[in-house]
Amino acid sequence: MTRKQEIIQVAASLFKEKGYSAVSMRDIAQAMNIKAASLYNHIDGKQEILATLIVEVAIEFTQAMNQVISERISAIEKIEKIIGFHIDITVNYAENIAALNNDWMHLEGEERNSVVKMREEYEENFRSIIKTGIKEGTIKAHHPEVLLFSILSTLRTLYLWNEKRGKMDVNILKKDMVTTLIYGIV
Amino acid sequence: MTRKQEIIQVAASLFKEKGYSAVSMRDIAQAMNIKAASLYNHIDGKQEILATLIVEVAIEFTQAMNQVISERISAIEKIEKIIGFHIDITVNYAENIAALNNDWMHLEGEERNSVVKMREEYEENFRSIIKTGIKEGTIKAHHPEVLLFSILSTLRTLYLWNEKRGKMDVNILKKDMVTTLIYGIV
DNA sequence: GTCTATAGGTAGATAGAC
DNA sequence: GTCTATCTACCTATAGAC
Repeated sequence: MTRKQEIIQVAASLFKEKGYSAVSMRDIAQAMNIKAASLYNHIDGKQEILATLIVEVAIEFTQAMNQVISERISAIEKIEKIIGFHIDITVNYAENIAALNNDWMHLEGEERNSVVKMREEYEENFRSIIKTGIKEGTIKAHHPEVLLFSILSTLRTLYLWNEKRGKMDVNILKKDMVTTLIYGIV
Repeated sequence: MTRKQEIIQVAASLFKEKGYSAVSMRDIAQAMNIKAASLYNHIDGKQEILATLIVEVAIEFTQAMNQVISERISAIEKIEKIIGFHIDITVNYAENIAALNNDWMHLEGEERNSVVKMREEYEENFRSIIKTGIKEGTIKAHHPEVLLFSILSTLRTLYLWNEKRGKMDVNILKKDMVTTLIYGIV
């Protein structure tokens, strides 16, 4: 773990807790027991930390989604796989996801455009899967947007739940999440 | 609409867009075409705006939940009612909900304790309803926490979806949301 | 109800010593 | 790799005139 990576990790934890704008370079430095000026020997600035965190996890989601849509499986199976990789990525990138969800609007320049575009393409891929399922007759013919929103909002906020999960096994969680989101609660 | 209410409304819109910490009193004043100092003739400070927004909607949710748990209906019917009032409150208090979800940690003093307590009691009431449904056999015997999390995370982020909803009738949305969350998508 | 002026503090970031 | 010192800009909030 390089010093730069340490800084980013400490910053990510603080960003998750209070949000990007409420965390100062002095806060990050204090959490590492150094002075704020020392941070600049390793990073260009606060903005670089945010961009690193968000772009990293946005690429993870994009790649996982591209993998799923390339497979020759049913729409329902694709959604099951999406739920699965959301849980996997959440376990490994909880702080990055917090930044992606809550602080993407504080990204500047080309990185912001890039992340917004990845997000839109991600949603469009998900929407296509749902529409395919409805056409096939395997998914109930609701408004696709209601389904998309409902599933995605649960998956995107999984990171908030990562502590309570605690002792719960990831594979059991995946099974339960699939049952709940796809087959309902009754 | 008093001048104070105007300020709170304008601030709420900016808070929703960028978050409490990223919005300055100068931003709020500029959006009203006045100077920042003029705001203080109507409000005590930035913190009062946040507290007003969050406490107002937290009380709305608490009262709606108390109404539901007092009714002599089944667990499933109670959850249907909860989905309903979340949609109603979201339509009328989208900006307040954004602040409650994303900026509650920036509340200071007794108001923060109060809001956290209301949130915990709300979740506990919801959890009890789910457990009752499982005991009655009307709800599948998952881990109650997975159900609670899944439904609540969708309902809490409804405010993000309030624009796309657009032309969609509220009652149709309620019916679709109930079907999706309770009866699944297959 | 709004203004100008300003106080007192904190922000991100840089220069240069060690 | 970290420090002290510092710059410039912005922050919340107040005082007092109109």
